[in-house]
Amino acid sequence: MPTELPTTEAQGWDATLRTAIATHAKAATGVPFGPGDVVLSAPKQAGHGDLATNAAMMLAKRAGKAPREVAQAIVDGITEELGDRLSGAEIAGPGFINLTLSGTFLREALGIVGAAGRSWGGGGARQTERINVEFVSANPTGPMHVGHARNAAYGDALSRILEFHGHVVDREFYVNDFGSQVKNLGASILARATGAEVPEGGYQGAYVQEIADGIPGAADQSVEALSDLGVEAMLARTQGTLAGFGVRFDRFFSERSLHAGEPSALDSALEILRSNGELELEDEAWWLRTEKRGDDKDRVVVRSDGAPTYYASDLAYMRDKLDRGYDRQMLVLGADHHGYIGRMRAAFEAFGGDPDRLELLIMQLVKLVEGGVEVKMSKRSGQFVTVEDLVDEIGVDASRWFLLQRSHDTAVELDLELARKASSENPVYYVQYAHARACSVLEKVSAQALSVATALSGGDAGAVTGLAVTVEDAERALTLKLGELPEVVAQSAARRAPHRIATYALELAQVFTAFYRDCQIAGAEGDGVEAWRAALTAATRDALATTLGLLGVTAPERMERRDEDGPEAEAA
RNA sequence: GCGCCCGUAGCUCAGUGGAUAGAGCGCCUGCCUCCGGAGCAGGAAGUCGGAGGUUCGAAUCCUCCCGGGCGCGCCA
Repeated sequence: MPTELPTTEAQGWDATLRTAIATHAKAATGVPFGPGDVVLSAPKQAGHGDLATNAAMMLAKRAGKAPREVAQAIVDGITEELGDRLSGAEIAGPGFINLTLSGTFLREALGIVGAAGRSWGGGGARQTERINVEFVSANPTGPMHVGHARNAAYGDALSRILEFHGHVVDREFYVNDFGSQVKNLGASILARATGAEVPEGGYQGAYVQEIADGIPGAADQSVEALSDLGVEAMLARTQGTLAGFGVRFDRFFSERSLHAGEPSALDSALEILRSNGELELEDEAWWLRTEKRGDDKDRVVVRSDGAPTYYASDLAYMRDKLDRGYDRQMLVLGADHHGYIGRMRAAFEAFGGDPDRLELLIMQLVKLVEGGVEVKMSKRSGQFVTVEDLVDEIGVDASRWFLLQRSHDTAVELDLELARKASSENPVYYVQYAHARACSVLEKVSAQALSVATALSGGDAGAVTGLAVTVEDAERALTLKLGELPEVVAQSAARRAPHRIATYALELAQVFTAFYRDCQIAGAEGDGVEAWRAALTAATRDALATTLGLLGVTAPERMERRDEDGPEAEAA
């Protein structure tokens, strides 16, 4: 069961504001309202202040009062309470309250943000859960293609985000090393080794020949032996590909292992269902009655010839994870697996699990385009774009960014030609460049300013709150953007949406670049100004590194200086 | 036929109840004696697929329709 986390105050850069709003909103309306219920958002329009809240509109109806009247009461209350931390509070439109924060407030905010260093934005989970994330699980009968790359990038980033948010995650890869497809691989290898025709339903790809060539005396071996060796070779290649893609797994779980032993794990799982009265014999086959639990139809688990189905393996694997005591199971599946949701949820319930603790996350397709023409993928013909191909074309960082920047439930189009040609102008380079620039600037600031920035990153919030500096507009915007990170991480984790991190990283890089343009950092004049800006730069550097890290994209301290002989010139 | 996902700017896509709907790319106009110009500022460009409904307020929630993608085996 989930365990309570100690409550931390570190995340609350806006806690005083939330508390004040909640207190006075409750006083004005009598409706129960806490700091966590306050919605603070960044107004889209300039002139609407730093933050806006719709608290008055949310509560007015329930209190039977006019929204603007409630808003006025809140404004009066917080203006009094917050004093010089607030430099403006105005009521607008139907009852919005637009707030402008003072320099004092912003310096305190940066103190809280910056002192957290690389942990800023993390640890916000209310309860820690032990989560098993199963992803990729590509069949060991062929190379990983672009769809697997999206699955890998997503599952890995999701795992990182959940961990950063405060959960404990096990990453798992289910190896389908059992059944007819494995025999087909063996038969295909034998055919290639002997120069015979690849059998019906076999694998045609050039990689089969490569495997055959890598097995001494392959032509004289049995299909069974070649199946084992083929799976071994493909799994090794897949693991190498994943490592190269920056994806780590805690466990590769063998389907075959579920069939080993007496009784096997599969036997045991089916026995549990049988004794629970969940299995029924009909037409000499054993059925799991999933339809009564919302599935389209009932499912066969043991065929009339006595052989278990693939679904039976899934059940045994699910049972194994249940026995390992996870609070939650997540499965990242391809678009063609959405039909599994019903049967998997039904099975989870049949085992006595709470269906809310099983999540099937369906990845939509990656449509590969080359110069405006779709690149077809087909395992049968053996023509597909592998993960290795993709990485060769645009690199790991750009691959991961492109695959992660969109929601997992929307089909994305990836134009190889465009990605290749635009590689020097990708958003990912823009974000990485901002990080490198922050690092570079910090090498140029005075020793005194650097010591303030370093003290802040090291946890000393007071290093910056005491600086008597005026906060410029660009500094204000950057501080507020940094303040958003915990909420972004929380939303990204809650919605299983890594792309929100990518969107935020790009925004943060843009706001930082604007700050860099408007505010001279190194050698800035004025008492404490250089130190203040160095501290802001260091906090931004940390936040950029954090967000890139969550996506599995590197955050280089310096990048190749682009010049006339750069990638663009070469590509031409 | 049934089920799941999607439909937002020229293109690729953010935005799941708030104010005048955004970003990247592409296009147009400016800006390099300056901490890294892989940049910056400004501009053109949208009936948020359509029609109803709920709401003080809808791209967002509900219903129906249209269009696209993917599934629907005692295969794996």
